[in-house]
Amino acid sequence: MVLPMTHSPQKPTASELEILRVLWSRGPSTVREVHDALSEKKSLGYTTVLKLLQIMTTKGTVRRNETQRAHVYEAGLPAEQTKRQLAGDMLQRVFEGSASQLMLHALAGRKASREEIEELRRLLDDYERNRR
Amino acid sequence: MVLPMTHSPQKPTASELEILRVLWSRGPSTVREVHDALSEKKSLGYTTVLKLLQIMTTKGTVRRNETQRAHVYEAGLPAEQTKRQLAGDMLQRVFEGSASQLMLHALAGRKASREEIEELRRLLDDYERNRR
DNA sequence: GCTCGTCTACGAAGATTTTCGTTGACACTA
DNA sequence: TAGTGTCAACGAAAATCTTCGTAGACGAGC
Repeated sequence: MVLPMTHSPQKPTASELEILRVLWSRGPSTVREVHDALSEKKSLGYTTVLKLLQIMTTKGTVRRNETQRAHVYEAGLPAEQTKRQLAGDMLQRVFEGSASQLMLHALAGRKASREEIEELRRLLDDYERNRR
Repeated sequence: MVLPMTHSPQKPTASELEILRVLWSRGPSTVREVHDALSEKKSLGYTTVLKLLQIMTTKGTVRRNETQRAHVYEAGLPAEQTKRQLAGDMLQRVFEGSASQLMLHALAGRKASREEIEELRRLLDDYERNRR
């Protein structure tokens, strides 16, 4: 049996991630909409965003709907999956798989609120409950 | 090339990180030693490692001691600091500063041992104790 | 002194990323 | 229908990253 050549989900670059974040929060969007959203934070040419989205389309990072004159783009993978991949990648590459090391450094030099600590505890409880 | 005015710690690239990890674990090392260590995992030319270390020297990522014929390199910043920077960067760029989101995704699709969960709990306790 | 192995320096090729200008298609409207 | 503004496609420049070949310096041993 020949398995389909799975496009192992490729890690988005820094710019691609910024675009993905817009698509994740806005949902399917035109170049214009993505560009306007990004422009609130930084100056960036319209065609730059267009080109990025075209490249991401060839990579399969985003999908394009061409039925309208202004093409509509959406993320190719659910946000959860890409985020998991990014976090897992760093976990391995920087922290040799140690989640506690990752967390230790993520929290260092930063004040997390009591609420956030509680949230983390709750997360651990859930995780442990579903683990077996 | 335009040098940044501030000496803000620059994020190491993927290859640079691999080298840093060797230097962190071995301590100050020659090109030969770094190359040998990396060769256990992947094939990589000697001069490639040399070049990387030279570039990292100009960036200030590593320091070089030239008193011996075989120069000795060491990481410019303590491992803790660079790791914190990397984790903090991802925390912001991907998870909008939410540590629980980061942890959720880091743990997803991966089995953490009971010991690791305990370690994480201990970490939270410590963090909270020192917080106020 | 000459040769051999190891080392650094230099440069450069190729890949990838980031950025935009230009061009021609398209559609709305005066 | 001519003018105006928006859009995708294309190409390309600049920056950065990754990789390595070649040349020359250096020191140990013959």
